[in-house]
Amino acid sequence: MKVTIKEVAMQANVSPSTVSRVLHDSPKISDETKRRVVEAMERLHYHPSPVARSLAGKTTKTIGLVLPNGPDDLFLNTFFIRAMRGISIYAQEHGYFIMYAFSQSEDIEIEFIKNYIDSTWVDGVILATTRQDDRCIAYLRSRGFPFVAIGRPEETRDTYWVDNDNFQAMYNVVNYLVEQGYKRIAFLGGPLGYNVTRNRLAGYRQALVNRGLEVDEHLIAEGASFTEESGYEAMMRILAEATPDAVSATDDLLAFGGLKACDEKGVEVAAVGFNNTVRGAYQTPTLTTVDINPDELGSRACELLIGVLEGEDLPTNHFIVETHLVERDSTRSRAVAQVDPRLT
Amino acid sequence: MKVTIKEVAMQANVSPSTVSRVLHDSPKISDETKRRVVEAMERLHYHPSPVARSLAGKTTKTIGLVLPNGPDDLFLNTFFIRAMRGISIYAQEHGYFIMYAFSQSEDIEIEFIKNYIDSTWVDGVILATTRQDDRCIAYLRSRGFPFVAIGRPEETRDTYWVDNDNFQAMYNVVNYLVEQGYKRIAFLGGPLGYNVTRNRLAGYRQALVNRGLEVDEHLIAEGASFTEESGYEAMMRILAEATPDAVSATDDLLAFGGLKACDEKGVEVAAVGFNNTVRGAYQTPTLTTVDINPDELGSRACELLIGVLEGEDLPTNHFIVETHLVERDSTRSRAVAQVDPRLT
DNA sequence: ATGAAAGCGCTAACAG
DNA sequence: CTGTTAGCGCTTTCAT
Repeated sequence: MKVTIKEVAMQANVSPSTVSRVLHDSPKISDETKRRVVEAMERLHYHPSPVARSLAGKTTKTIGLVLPNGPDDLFLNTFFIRAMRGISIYAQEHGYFIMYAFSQSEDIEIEFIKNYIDSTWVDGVILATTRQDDRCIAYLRSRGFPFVAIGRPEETRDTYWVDNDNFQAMYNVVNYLVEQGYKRIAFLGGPLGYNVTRNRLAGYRQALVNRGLEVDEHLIAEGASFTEESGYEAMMRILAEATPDAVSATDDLLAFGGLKACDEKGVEVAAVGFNNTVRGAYQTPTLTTVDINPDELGSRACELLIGVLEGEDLPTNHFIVETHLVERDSTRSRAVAQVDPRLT
Repeated sequence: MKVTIKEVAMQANVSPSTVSRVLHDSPKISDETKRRVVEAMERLHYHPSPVARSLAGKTTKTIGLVLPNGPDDLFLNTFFIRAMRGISIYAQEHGYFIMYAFSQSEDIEIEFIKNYIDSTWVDGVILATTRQDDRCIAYLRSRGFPFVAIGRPEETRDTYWVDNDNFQAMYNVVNYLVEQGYKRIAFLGGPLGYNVTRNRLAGYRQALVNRGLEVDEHLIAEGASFTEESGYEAMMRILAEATPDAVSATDDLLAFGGLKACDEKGVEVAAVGFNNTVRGAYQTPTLTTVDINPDELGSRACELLIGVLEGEDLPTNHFIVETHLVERDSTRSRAVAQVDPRLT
């Protein structure tokens, strides 16, 4: 049924190893022979078996993708599917296959990884997210297995990762707001325990300073988590002491909560979020947001991993992916911040 | 490095074939021997190599998932990621791996499938969507390769597939609307060329009849595609001849367009869509919709395929997955159908 | 109930 | 430049 390397060899009147050499276009093969072999391969519709190749060659050319499995709202944003697409496209172009697995918990994730590694199915692993104190990363490190993380790990030494430049992204947001004429810009962050929050806060401060604006600590608040409720609470704390005319939030959800708080207090503010959630596009007003470019985060992660696997001399252990601002109504013409009544 | 079947065999003082038998727990193995072998496997942390097993055994225990790659709005709804999760979970539980690939066009999809098959990487394929006149299906059929389609294929003979009961889903929608007190219910469908549209229309008619309501053909319109614009146009045609008090659309997008048309004409209507898009949850008013249960569609597809691969005697060549109605404001208290100004 | 041996399809020294 | 020879780790007759 399946046509093998042997048959090609016979047809071309050479040995299997010669065919193998043609397959990898080894330099030392006469053009004439190569021609004959290629022709035979085509005539027979020959396709090398990756399975056999893997067994003999010690490398499977496939990558394992580990996905978290949170509550459904994890899927409200299109981050994962876009990242998966980015990974897939890059992998295809470079002859790699992708296996994926959703997990239920961090423990199970580690099981998958163990399984991936022990079964020798995959050459390397991509982690779709990075947690605080990430045990998957710790495990992969301990096994010395090639991997790359989407998101900046706490310890970046000897680790490959991709992420956005969070400092710069927030810097740009604040800059943009200042240009729109806003002067009292609040910062609504997630927990400061996260690098991402701290980096964005730093970007916020720097932008104000560079613009010659004062940094008012009363305009800065930390949310307990990346939720709408946290955004609401944090904004309420700000409003108790100050009156912003704009708010830069580190997540769309925080922005929604913040807008709600402002609405209740009758304070008009412009708002910018992060992550380009679908909801932000249909909320009233539509929310200006920072798109973190998940496709490229995915393809870069893949690029890095494949580079490692192919033993290339990588100039870097990480990639910084550009973000871009999606301008919408929440920062235009100082629209009144109306929130959906449903949320009240 | 990697511990193989041989070492286990030595440790247990048996031959490799015996170890292999224990692995598949063959009946004719003495308990004593089995015990020794299992013990040795554990002591050595033995993990069989799926690659070697595949080469020897002719089966890879992996499934190829083919995903379309439309414009970004394809990802507005969470259908694919949810289906992928369903597939992944089921596959894991049954010892299968999943490979996936996004394609750019139908041509390329076929290339992937060819690649999957010829390379003998996968035992079977799942198609994440079904098109009219689907060439992937035609190709897979022609090759006689095991596959299952998510969505009902035009020709169901000798084909495995999973889908919702579209007749029943729409039947239930209309029933629900009647119970809410609506009497002049419009049907806003996608192209009638699709089975899904025809089936839903049939469910619509039947429900009206069973409720003793008249079917007014003026209340039925076919959209040119599954877009907001089509919904708008189709609704305008209806409004030219009739005045509905509710609209049942075969997709959230059609519903959005229909609501916009009604709004312009000053006609108040209740509305129900399909597919539970994220946008529907935040639109004003929030949209009642039918959730088609993508997770189960995925896991059932996987179940069917694995059944086929394992040579089970399947009682059926398809599964019908239940839908459920997500009640929201658009069908409550006859709320005024306000559309986002952004859409005008 | 268990072992020996052949082979799955390909790669990789090692010869020439 | 090209052929020969061993495997890679496992399954699977065929014996015993």
